[in-house]
Amino acid sequence: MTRLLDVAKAAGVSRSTASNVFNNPEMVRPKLRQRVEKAARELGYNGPDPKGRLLRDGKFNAIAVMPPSQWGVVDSLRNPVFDLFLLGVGEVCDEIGANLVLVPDKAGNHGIKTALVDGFILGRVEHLAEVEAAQLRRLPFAVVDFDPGPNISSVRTDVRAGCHTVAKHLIELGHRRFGIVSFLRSPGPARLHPAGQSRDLHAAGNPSDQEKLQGYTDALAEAGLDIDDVPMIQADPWDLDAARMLLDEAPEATAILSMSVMQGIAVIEEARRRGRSVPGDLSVVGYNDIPDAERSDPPLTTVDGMVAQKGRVAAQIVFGGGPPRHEILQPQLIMRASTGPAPRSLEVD
Amino acid sequence: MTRLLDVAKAAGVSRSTASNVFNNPEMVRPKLRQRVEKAARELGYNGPDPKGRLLRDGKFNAIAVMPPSQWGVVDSLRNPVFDLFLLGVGEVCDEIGANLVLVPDKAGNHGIKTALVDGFILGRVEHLAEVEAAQLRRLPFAVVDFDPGPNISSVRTDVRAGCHTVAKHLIELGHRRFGIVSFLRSPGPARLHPAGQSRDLHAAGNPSDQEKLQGYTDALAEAGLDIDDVPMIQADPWDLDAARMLLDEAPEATAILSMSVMQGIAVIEEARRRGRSVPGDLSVVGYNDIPDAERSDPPLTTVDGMVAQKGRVAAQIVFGGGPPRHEILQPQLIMRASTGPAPRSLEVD
DNA sequence: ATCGACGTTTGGATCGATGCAAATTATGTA
DNA sequence: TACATAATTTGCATCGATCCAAACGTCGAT
Repeated sequence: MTRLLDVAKAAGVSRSTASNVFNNPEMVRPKLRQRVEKAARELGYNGPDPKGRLLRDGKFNAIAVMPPSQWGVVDSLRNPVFDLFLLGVGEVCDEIGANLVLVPDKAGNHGIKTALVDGFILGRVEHLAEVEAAQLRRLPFAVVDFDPGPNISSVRTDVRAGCHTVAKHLIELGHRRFGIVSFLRSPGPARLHPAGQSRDLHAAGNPSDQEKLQGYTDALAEAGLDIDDVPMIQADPWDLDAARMLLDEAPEATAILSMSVMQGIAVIEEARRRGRSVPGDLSVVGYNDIPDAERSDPPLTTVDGMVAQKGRVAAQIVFGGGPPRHEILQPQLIMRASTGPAPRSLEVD
Repeated sequence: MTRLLDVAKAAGVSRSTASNVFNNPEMVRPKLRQRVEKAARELGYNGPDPKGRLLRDGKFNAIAVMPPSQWGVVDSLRNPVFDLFLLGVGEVCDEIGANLVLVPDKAGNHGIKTALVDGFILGRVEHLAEVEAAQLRRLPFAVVDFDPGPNISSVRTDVRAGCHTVAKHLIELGHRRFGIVSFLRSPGPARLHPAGQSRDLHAAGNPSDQEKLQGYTDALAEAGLDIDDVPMIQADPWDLDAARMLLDEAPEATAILSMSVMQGIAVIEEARRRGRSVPGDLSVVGYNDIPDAERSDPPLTTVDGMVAQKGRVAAQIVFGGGPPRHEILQPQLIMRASTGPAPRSLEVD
């Protein structure tokens, strides 16, 4: 393969001049420039190889987004919430003209150790250990939805407050009998938690889901309700059968708290299948505001978890440099048509 | 910044040995290895810098996907069809453990010239000129939805056949009065083409959309219908007002041929707003099979444009090496509930 | 004690380009 | 023509690591 040096030799000039022909053409006299360009053409040389340039100035002009551990590229692209996050990162990339690299990291941090990027965003992290590999790269990075301590930048949403708000919204509408769709820690068959069974935070999936449950717990407690008395199901996010199981277990519930839009919509659909009107007989809420939430029938009341904003801020932190930052975004209640006053006949007070 | 050489010096060994400690640890005697590891620790050296390694062996372990020209990262991620395409590329990336890089190329091919990748996939290309910059990189690449001649790999869908099939499907259901929602070549206000107005292929947006129109034209011709007699609107893909304008213009149509799922759904919704039942009074079809098509009410009859498959094949071509390939994928009619027999009262024959 | 075989370690070559200060050449003026 | 000044061009140093063939050392066997 011909390189800059070959061209320079062929044109009878130095490497530097040849380099200038490609990078600062106005610096080279037209005559000489043409000689170099001719030589390049004849040798089939098409401008400096990015590899060499990279080595020299060390800028990749790219940012890595690492999906949650165990996820591949496909898992990331299929997940609508992660898509939203990527969108936020992408906005910043477009602004500064950087590329966005999806770097899955299935085996032994290989991805993080070798990715050709200027910085990282670590999608949902669950343990400090997962952050260590990133520190070793000594590149700027930010973690999402996790508190890694004061020395590492992070962007989080106050998930607990978000869930507190939406649960309170239902309580204010008069609801007292609830059901909860939460997540499993790891893939598996759905698990039912009947009313009256004491349960700990682990009855929700990842740390972030556990915060959601805590938000629900607090709001209920403020209304004098004990979370242990609320029927709950733990299922995989894509296990849309969970809705059926929960409604079987909690036929008297007037409001269902779910932890995602897809589960929320699944509950709406299951309710309709049973002839129960939403929100007339049953109110349903989700979490996060992906486009589907608006399009469901009725449109789903949910919490805007600021996911895209989270991506934006994370990217700004990484590209911006500076000391570690810790941003906590406040979620917003998005009131739509899937929630309404508790039905009078079932109202308990 | 400390580099391998510094560690080697500090440990009193050669670069090569130090390199082996990190890359082939079993080749170095434990005693020496520990000495090197200790030196590395003390100097705060955390393994070989990917930049250097890259220069040596020239593999980036990444593939670039370039969105259609003028699109940024965000435009790509927002477009559900492009998402599907990325998903296909992502599958191959996951299989071989490569990273996926989104490389928008707004200004002067800068992206294509400098992207740090082993190969490219050029998302929808419209002119040979756009391909030249890629050729200059001398990296494997494939173009999508465009025929670049025999020396360049390409993956296309037989869009025309797909549209021919779906139009024929409607004709077989007895439909004779149509309306068409097509696209504009470049963003702007919607343009109406009343029946009877002669029109050329440019009445659809990009080359691929023009093929769609050709497919419709052919199918209609086989039924003795002239495309010039079919009311048509050209609009931006996201201009959901087009449905309203078309139904105003073609109140007597019993079937609407659209060129995307979103426009198809917009027509369904507009029809419902007018109290016309789908498919009872009006049949509607879309193009491509994104998840929304299945979720609409009624689920949209459309054409599976093999978009994800296209991404897979493109990625395989790029990673696979070998001589140029030219794949043409056959689309499939996806019959759902938005199409039905033409209403008797309006049947013309 | 010497030789050979085997397993480690090393030096040198290679990958490709860019920034900067110094050197050279061109230009203009006295 | 000589000299000062400006415009170009050059050489050197730098970026960081890996591969390969050759050199080296160690050990056991004779």
